[in-house]
Amino acid sequence: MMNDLRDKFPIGMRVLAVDDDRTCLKILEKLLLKCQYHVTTAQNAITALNLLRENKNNFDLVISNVHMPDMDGFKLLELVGLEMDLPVIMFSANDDPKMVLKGINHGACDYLLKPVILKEVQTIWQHVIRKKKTSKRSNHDAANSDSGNGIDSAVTGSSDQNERPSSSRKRKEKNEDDDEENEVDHDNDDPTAQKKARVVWTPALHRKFVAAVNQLGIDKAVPKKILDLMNVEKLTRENVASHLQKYRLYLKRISEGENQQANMAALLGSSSDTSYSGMTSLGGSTQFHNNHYKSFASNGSMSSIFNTPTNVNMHGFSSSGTPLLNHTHNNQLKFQSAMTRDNLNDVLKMPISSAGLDQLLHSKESNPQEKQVAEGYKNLASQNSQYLPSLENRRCNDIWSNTMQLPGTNSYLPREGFGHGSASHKDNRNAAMPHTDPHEFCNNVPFQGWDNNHNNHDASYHSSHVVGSSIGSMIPAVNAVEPEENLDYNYCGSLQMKRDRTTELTEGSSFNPHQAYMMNNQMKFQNSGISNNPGSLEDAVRDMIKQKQLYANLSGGTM
DNA sequence: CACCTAATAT
DNA sequence: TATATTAGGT
Repeated sequence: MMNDLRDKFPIGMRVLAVDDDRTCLKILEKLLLKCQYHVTTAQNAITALNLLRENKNNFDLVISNVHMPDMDGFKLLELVGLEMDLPVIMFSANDDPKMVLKGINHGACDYLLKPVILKEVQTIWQHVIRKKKTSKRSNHDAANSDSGNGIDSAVTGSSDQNERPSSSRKRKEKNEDDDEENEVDHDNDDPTAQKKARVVWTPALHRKFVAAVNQLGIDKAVPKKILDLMNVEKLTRENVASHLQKYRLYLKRISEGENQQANMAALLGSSSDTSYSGMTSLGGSTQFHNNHYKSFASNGSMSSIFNTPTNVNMHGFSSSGTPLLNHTHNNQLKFQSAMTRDNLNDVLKMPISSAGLDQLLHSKESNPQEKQVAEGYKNLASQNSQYLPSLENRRCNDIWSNTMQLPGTNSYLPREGFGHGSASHKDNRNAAMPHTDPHEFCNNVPFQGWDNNHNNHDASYHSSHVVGSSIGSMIPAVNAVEPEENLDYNYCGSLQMKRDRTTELTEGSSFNPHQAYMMNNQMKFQNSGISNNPGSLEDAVRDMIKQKQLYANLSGGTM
């Protein structure tokens, strides 16, 4: 049967249409059916995601509306891009070029405006072919095998950056024509004048980067290794170094200064923020008391304390036992040459990093209070697992991937195991830790987040960054990319791919860079203000989450 | 060398 | 602005 379908290709192409608007969905479905595609519809993104996750090979193409109550179409797009390598077409009445661009930057292969007409859907199958072509180079081993091409390269460049896969796929190679020749500039022009394309760190690329960093462990993440893990063609060590530099800066920023109160303040919105300006970077001072928590909790705004998992993985590692992770992918880089520009701005909102309390818990003896708080978060997290990234799943894949990866094993990784990465900081073994298992939260942090100066007043941001207190830094933060702030995260959590582990691979490293970073670097917070009692926080957060959930259900379900 | 950080250039 | 490049140090 598969063959039959294949033969008549466009016919029978399995399309998943997602739109919360029944009418639109109906119309779209009709058109799709007219084209003889095999259509499946979903009225909300979550349902769609679940359908997709159930069997990654059940669909050939996804058409998703952009604005949906439960999850933004871009988010869905992003998730789909990471978890399965399916072409996604955005579908919206909004013809704002920015939106279109955003779609493209998030990986959409097309953007259809409503109302759609038959002619448009008649040719969408081309995207399936195209995707296959780029992301696949031969091989088609049944199941997955998605090459996770989260990163489509798009070399937007003057004279096309080439893109011929011919010969080696070395990554660097650019330039080098120089022969010797005298020096002295004259650099310019030589026939093959290709300006050195600049790498555009798209969200997808950044994700990859972060995944690599996570796998290595922040302390072992050096340009060269990262580069190897990423395995993106044409990316150079320098590119990575530069990006890493920036990334570290970002981590530092959030882990040290700013975090704490700043975050709190942000979360609190108006309330007292004054306090935070004074905090000193390191532990010492910071104080933040429970009431803070309470207060902001009450206002319900901290949706993202636990960030969202979103990203997660890209393709499998050792597919065939090779130790090295990825290979595959068609990663090509996207270079900037002209048009791209502001898009990044909004797209790259966040660093995808993961944060785990585990580290804290496991690592040396951090001060008890911190642990307590951390635990509180953990508990909270587990209690509300539906909204949070499921801890178990995302556990350290990296670890497994590197070492051996046995699926089922997670139960407890040897603490040492952790060490694998960052946690190398000795210790752990003292067991001081409550041995909760090493779950962790994975979150995304704004990529572009790195700049955000604390001033994002922007609603969607607030929550980003870490949540307060010295340990705050360990709490993942998230934030949305979209302006309208949806509750995506929560969803992400719920959707979480549980079923197949392939999905979780990468990203979920067990330790998040942040902490690791800070731990390594300096911090050891001795801080104290935290008076324990994470409980209150917990409650507050729980409430908040409930609210969100409620809202989500309402809007999602009813509509 | 590979790396880091900071400064500076594009 | 984001990324690249360079400088100077480990």
